[in-house]
Amino acid sequence: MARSAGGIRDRFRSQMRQEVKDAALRQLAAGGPQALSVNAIAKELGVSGPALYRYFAGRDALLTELILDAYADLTRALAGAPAPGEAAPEKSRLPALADAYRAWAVAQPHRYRLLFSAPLPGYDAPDDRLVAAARKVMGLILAALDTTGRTGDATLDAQLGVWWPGVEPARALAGITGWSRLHGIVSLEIEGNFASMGVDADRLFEREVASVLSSAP
Amino acid sequence: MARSAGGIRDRFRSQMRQEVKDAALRQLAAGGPQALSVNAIAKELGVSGPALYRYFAGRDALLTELILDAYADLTRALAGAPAPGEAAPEKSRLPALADAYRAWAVAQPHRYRLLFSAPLPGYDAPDDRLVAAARKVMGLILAALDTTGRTGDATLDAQLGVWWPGVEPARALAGITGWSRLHGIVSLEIEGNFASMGVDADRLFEREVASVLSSAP
DNA sequence: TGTACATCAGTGAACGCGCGTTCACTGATGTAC
DNA sequence: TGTACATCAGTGAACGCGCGTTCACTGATGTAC
Repeated sequence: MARSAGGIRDRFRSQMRQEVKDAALRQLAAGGPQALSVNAIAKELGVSGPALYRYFAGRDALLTELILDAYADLTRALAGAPAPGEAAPEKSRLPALADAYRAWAVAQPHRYRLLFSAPLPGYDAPDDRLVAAARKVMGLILAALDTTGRTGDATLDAQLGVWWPGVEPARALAGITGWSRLHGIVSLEIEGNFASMGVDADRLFEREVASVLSSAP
Repeated sequence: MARSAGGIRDRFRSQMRQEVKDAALRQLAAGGPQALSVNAIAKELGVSGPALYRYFAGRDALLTELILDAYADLTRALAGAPAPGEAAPEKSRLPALADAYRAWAVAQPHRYRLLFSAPLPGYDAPDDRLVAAARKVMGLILAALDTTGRTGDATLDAQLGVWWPGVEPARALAGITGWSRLHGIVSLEIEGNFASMGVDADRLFEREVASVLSSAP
């Protein structure tokens, strides 16, 4: 009854939960997305398999938390992108954001895939929290744009308005388009497509970011 | 010794091989990429597991063939994109190609993922044939562009020249950029990102294709 | 046309492995009196 | 300060399942003489 959230046992619990997640991420990084195995994590932590059920309801619950953590981490990385405290001029915020986005993805491609690649078989994202987390990321992209007005397509305006009420439709569209281009080039990069063509991804990325800037009038 | 390639047994063999691949694709479509199981395919074909080893060296060999088939099929779809026999004006070839690319991906997302998403764990693409197949697809994109000249970046020009000797660097870059944007929007679409935002993917795609056209001077 | 033989598709058992999850249980440890 | 108790982390065995792959073997079938 007297469950103080900062009690010794609670402290231990949350530390152990974190260790489980760390081990899970290590395995994801090493072995691809279906390498996430409850038993393997337990073995890595020097503990029997069933022990993990003290901390997570099951494999899916663990996976969901990893995804939510990844969203939160990406959000943090993007939010900190324009040097904090420094009032950067509008036009320079997008490149910083794009660089942060790419850097995050390249540094930990397994987490990027967790967010934006096909969900694992047997795993049905059950959660509104995931949608909310994704919207948060999108919000940061929108905030870095200064496009205004309508898109010229009334139906599209309406659809965008439902999802982002209060945001000018042209800005929402620019956000989607910018995200799509970032995702295109970043996802090709992390799967090694540019490397196998012998082309420097830095150069391609820089140019594509410029295109996002210039195509948003 | 008298192995006529069109013998009865050979005919049977290649038909059976095709049935195995069809079943494999059906399972990929239904259950995600790691749902590809030798035993499950055999069961679907009403045959014992080891029987399939008559037709494929193992799981990896089957997977490699599926990927090569997918490349060939995509290549065919793209090559047939501008109404065949009809001499379309240059500027109209890219939209037709883009539509064909998207249509192929949307119709069979599991095959699209097979080509452009992370390789399955434990599967190391062992094959120059894959690289050659990818290059062929890229070649079709390049052929639909009319950009000429250099990129303004000598290093980049050199890198592009190694991979596509004889192709003007600016065209190669436009090809990569165009592919990247197509992939960005198509891959977000097939993972359901636009649907979950309540936005019509058709409209977004149309605008993005226009951007590819206009940003290639 | 008939017979002998080589080819080869397919079987069933087995190997060793890993998976997620449940269950009844032990033993340590924090907590309340 | 000391004792009794409730909490809870962790164990080990088990369940049922599926995986890719090997092996020795059967039986049908095409082929050569």
